[in-house]
Amino acid sequence: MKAAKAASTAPATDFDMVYAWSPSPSAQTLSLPEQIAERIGNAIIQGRYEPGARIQEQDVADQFQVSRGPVREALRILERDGLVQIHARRGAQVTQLNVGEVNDLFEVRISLIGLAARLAAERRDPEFLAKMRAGVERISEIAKNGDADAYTNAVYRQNLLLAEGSGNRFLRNMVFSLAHQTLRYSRLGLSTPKRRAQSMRNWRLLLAAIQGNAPKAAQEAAEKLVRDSRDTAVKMLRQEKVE
Amino acid sequence: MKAAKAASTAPATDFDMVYAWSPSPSAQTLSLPEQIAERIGNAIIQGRYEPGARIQEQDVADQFQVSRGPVREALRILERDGLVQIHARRGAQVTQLNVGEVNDLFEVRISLIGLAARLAAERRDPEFLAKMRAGVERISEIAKNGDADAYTNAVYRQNLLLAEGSGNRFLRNMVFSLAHQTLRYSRLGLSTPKRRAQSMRNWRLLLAAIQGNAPKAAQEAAEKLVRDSRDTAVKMLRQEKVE
DNA sequence: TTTTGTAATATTGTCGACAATTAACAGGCC
DNA sequence: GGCCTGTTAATTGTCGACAATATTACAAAA
Repeated sequence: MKAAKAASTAPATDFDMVYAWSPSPSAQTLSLPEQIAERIGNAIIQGRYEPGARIQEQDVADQFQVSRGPVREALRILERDGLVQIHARRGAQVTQLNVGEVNDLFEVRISLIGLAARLAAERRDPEFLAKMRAGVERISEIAKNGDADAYTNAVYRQNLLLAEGSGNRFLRNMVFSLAHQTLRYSRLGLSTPKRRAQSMRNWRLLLAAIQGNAPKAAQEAAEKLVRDSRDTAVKMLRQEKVE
Repeated sequence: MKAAKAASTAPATDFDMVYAWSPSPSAQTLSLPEQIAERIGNAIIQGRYEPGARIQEQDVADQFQVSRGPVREALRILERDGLVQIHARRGAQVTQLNVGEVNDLFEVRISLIGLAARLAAERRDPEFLAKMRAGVERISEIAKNGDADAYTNAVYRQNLLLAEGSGNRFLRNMVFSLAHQTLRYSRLGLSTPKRRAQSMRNWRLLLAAIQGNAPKAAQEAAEKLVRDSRDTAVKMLRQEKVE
């Protein structure tokens, strides 16, 4: 990535970095493979790559004007985050999940977001509480006026915030990874205003539980939140026969 | 890994592969980087590498008689599993955790093993039930006659079995990864016969819950199992001032 | 003795080339 | 016509060399 311009094959719009990312401690200088992984990863979770699409090393290398070495490592990083699958001697492709797998992914996410909520409710870090309140405000606002994309985005970020608030680095990384992998499908589950209103109420409940110093209630609220999301997403996938 | 001999720097004993491994579906042909990662990973979780020890690419390359390319990828794989940490331009080192991080790791493990137990209890796959019974038998036997190492090993494998029994691929991989990362410390928590007896009783309880078709009870039993393990391990670490 | 600056060394990062493997395709055979 | 098989093209896998960077050793000064 010698020149910051790059972007030739990928869609022209360079609105990368919309999404937070990776186990990166914060804003430190990322290595070349990490930068590449970040760009491609963002493209994937934003849906600019189709599920199942092959990613060829040389293509990416040309695109970023580097050799295949760093690209190879970038693909390994993306594999770690579940965004691509690498088959030996067959290259990498954007992860493609069937309904059952999406369900499984959400199942784990439900459990871990519950844990994160409980831990966050136990810690009650002032800074976190403030961000949480602001986030729920934003979510409510968008639920009334915004569109599905904006809402999904806001909820996504609130999930990351909650994971941060747990104060558990490992949990944080796992929730981040799961959020990335399921973003595509969460979006599907928030496409109707009705669902967004329901989701918004859940977030308010969760916030109340955290503020009310009720870790157990917070856990349950967070679990319900994701469970509702899953139920809708899976139902829609089944109807669409996206098996 | 042209020659199966290798092993020069690493301790002579080549009792690798004692531990199950990786998201590998089963016994399929592993790629070269995967093979290397597996060998080094086994060495790490068996404690043949000290925490914090640096792993130099050229050393490993010489050891396996390959170039640094595959080694680099192997290290990325190990990073994914949390066994090594890679710092840009500073190379890889065996992950070293302080007490707080060990606690955090177990916290997540408690939650996920609980989920695995619940799912396994809901599925009740006949083959899984049989293996589970056999495993608990084995554990009981070793609790009476065996030593700490044998017991730790048996319990470790039972954890993997439980993860498999959940039928959830993503959960399985996460539990595997967590089991690898915490094996070192679990061993610490099972060093007294008293603790092993307690652990054994927990496993019996879990088995009973699964057989008794009580998912909720299974979840709680599994959580208690790992929680007890964590409590002892963390307590011992604190005493040792391994901060 | 401790600290600090500089040089030497060791190690990681990246590259381009070649080897090995897989996938695509054309031609022959049943 | 469909299926097998050998050839060709495309793609991944591995390697050794060089560049960039970090670590260490050492010496000089405080």
